[in-house]
Amino acid sequence: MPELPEVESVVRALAPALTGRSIKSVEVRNTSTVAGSPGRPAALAGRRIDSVARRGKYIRIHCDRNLGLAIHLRMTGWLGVKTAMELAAEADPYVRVLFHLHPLKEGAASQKEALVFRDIRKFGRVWCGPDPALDGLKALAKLGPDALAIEPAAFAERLRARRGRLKSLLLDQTFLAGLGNIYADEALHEARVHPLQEAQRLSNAKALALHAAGKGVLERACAAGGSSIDDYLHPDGTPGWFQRELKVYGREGEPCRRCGAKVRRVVVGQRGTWFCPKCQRKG
DNA sequence: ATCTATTCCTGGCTGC
DNA sequence: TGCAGCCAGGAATAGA
Repeated sequence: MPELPEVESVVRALAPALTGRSIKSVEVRNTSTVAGSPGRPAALAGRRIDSVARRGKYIRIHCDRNLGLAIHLRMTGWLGVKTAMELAAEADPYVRVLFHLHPLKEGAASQKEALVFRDIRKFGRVWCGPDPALDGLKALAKLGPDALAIEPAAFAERLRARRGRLKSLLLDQTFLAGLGNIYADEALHEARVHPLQEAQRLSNAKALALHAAGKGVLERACAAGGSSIDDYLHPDGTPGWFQRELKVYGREGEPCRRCGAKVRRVVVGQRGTWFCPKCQRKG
């Protein structure tokens, strides 16, 4: 599942491949993947890609004339660039949207012909339109501070202002943008905080520890190219390797890598939640 | 404000 | 082997 580190990996790989390229046409193979009015994608034809960036788990592509894209990979979304030969050789039923690109040089076979949005479960979304409209999308406009950018004191202050269980709060993108199920569990484990801990009753020291743990986990995961657990792969098809570093996520019944106690799985807010009952206590 | 249930969707798993 | 039934899960949405 793409969370902040996975999306960051996608952006780092795509930025150099796409910047400066112009969109020739947009081929929508699954209409429900593209949000908003059906004519929107066509407006991107002829536009030059100026930058590729990340906001929380969203990918923002900016073009000239203040047009652009917002993309969310959700569960199984994948983005990559392919050559004309690669596209012709495979009949991939899961390709949902193709952004065909103008060639940089005529006749170069190695040149990427299209930006491909592939998505098995069709949960992913692509928005096209003017930048102000994209940034004004309810989900984007309400996004909380980025999990990698927020300062420790600001994080602790935000926590104090909220009620509810920490696990649910960490998954709330309006509270903090970028964390998902994997890294929320890993951050809580590293900070030795129980996922059901009431946010308001967390000590300032623990709040700062949670901030440091979250930032540390995210930075290490970014350096590892993210976690390839179910479907996630880099734009070039290679996997990330942070899944090998996971301490609790998906490890029900296995020994905690810190204390040896059996990792437990509970459901919090309809989300599978893994934690070590010995290391992580409510306080 | 916070919580829960529901919807979206499909591959992969379980159990018969 | 085949097949029905269930599950995961980010986020939007509705309702409590």
